Amino acid sequence: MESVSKETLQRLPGYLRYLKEMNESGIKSISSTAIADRFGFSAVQVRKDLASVSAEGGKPKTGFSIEALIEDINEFLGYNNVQGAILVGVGKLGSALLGYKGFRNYGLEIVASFDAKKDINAVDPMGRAIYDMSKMEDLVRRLCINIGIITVPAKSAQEVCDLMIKAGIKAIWNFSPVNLSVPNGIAVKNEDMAASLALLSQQLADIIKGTH
Amino acid sequence: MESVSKETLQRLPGYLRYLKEMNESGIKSISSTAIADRFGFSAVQVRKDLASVSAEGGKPKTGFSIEALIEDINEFLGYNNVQGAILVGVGKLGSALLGYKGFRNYGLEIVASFDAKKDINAVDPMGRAIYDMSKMEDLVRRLCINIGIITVPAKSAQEVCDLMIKAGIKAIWNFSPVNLSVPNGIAVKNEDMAASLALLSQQLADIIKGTH
DNA sequence: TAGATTGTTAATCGATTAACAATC
DNA sequence: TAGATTGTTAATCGATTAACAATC
Repeated sequence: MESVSKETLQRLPGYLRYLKEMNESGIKSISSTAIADRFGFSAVQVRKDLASVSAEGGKPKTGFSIEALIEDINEFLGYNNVQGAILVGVGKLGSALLGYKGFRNYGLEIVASFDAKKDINAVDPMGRAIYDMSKMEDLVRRLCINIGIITVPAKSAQEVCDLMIKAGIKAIWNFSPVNLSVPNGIAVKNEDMAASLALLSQQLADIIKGTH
Repeated sequence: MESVSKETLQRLPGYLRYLKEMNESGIKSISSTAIADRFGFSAVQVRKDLASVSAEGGKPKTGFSIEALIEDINEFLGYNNVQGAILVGVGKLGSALLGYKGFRNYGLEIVASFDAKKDINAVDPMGRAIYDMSKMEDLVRRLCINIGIITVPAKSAQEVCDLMIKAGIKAIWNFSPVNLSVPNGIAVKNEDMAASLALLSQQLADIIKGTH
């Protein structure tokens, strides 16, 4: 139950989704082999991943209890205690994120959104007010928000990032196509579409090459 | 100039953005150390990454020609030949992607979009028609499209995925929170928000722990 | 019991980093 | 020349996989 590699950490949400599916279809237990087959991983890898989060472990011959695993992963990933976040930049992408109800299941709640456009009557997809940027610092401090989501155009992303850090934000989830500069002690996760696409394109090239 | 690790591949788009910035501010050359500092990487890593794409390499004392590197990375990542893609699911997220002009710079052009809602007059953010799903297979085959982008709700994602594969799509960029099942020979890149968030949350937890 | 499955230890693989000679 | 910087070889580090004893 100690620290876990980045790779393991990124595989856990996938397992969780799959286990929930299995749970809904009424199955009680599952083997590492079955999970591995579903994802194209090796069974040993799945066992190692699960070993780092599972309290009771698996049983020879039957495998892992699905319900127990779901609870263990939920707990490990912190999905049981919801964290507040703010979002800056209520364009199409920002609205899409604001309207996405699934974040609650991932332990995240976007509690307020901000935009530079000063439309006093603007509301987000949930019908809540969209605030002016000038209100951000105060709100972040009052509610002790740690997480900021950036969905502004590239040219204002660094500025928004700096404002967030000044307001006390400690973790930034950046959907803007820029490489943000941040001081030590601030976490950044760039949702880098270009990097994803590069990976996909290379896979595609390999596949096409293989068919000739 | 041969094959390159996944990690290197994902760092290249970041370098490219930074080099373009530097280029616009009129600088002619840059050292691996300067790039490394900007990203928090080691200089050796940057040199190794660049060695795998740079035709002329760097020069002792001066570093790398920014213009030459930009061209090399553009070429390596295939940004000079645009690939066509289709998108299925024109909700908020789909619209955001359709309206994003930056994909052209990444060698991607979304040539058509589809949606299950049969609004005959619907148009995408560029003013182009949104087609009914029934038109997808024919269009994909006629235009020899290899890349499909999925931005539908979770419950229809697998179905859309299957239709894409049936139509001849070879690479799927999935923004829906599901683990798609695909046969061998099909590339999938899941844009897994939950996995990203897990990484960010862990970084945040480390930071908060560190401050106590 | 026999067989499926787990968990762990050791081997392998791949990526990063350290060390350093070459060069402008 | 001296110093900054490159590119490469060897060492280190971390993650995956192979092998296998333990167990229900």
